[in-house]
Amino acid sequence: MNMTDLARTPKQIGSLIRRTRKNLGWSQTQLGEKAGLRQETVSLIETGKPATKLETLLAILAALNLEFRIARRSKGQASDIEELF
Amino acid sequence: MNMTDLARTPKQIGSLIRRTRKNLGWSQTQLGEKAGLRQETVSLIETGKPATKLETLLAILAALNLEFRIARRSKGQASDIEELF
DNA sequence: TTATTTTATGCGCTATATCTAATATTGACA
DNA sequence: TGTCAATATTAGATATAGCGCATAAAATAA
Repeated sequence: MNMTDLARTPKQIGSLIRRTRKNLGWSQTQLGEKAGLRQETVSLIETGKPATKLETLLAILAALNLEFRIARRSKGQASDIEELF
Repeated sequence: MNMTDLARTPKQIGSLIRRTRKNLGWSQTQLGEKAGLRQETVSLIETGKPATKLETLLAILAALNLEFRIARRSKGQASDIEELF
C-alpha cells in the first residue's frame, strides 16, 4: 500500500482491508480472531458494507496494524500540502 | 489541521470533526443539514461515540470536505515512510 | 475430478444507531 | 445579569449490525 491510502467509500475501505489481509497471508477467520469478530463479519466489511460500526472497523484496522487518518478532500495527492482552513 | 491528522480512536475522530466544523463557523445543526443528519447525531459523534455507523461518519466527513486515509500504524509521523508489506 | 480450505449467505436473536420530537443544559454576548 | 443560540440529553419507534449456528458457493490444492 501507499504511504497513506485514500479510502473514500466503504468499498474502497473494504478492498484495502482485503488487500492488506492477503498480503499478510491471513484468512478472514484468522483476521476475525485477532479482531474479535466473526469470519462472516470480516467478509461483509471487505465487501464494502456501508453501515459497519466504527468500532468494528477500528478493530480490524488495529489487527492489521493500520490506522485512520483524516485529511482534507483532494482530487490528487498534491493538495494534501495546502492549508485551506 | 495537519496534512493528515491521526485519528486512532472515536474520541480523536470526534474532536477533529468538531475542530473542523468550528473552523468553518458551522453549528452542529448546519453540519447536520449538509450531511443529512440531525443535530443530536452530530453531537454524539463529536463526543466520540464508538458505535457510529461508517456511512454516518463518511457523510459528516464529506460535508466537511474531509476524507479518510488508512495508513500503517506508527508511533510518529516518521514510519509513514517505511514500506513494511 | 475430488477433497479441502476459504468466502459468502441464510435465519433468529439481542443490542443499539439514528430517527422524530421535546427539553434540559451550556455557552456566548449584550 | 438576562436573553438567545448552541449543544447535550431524554423517550419512544424503526432499522439494522453483529452474534451463534448452519450451509452454500467459490477458490485452491491434490
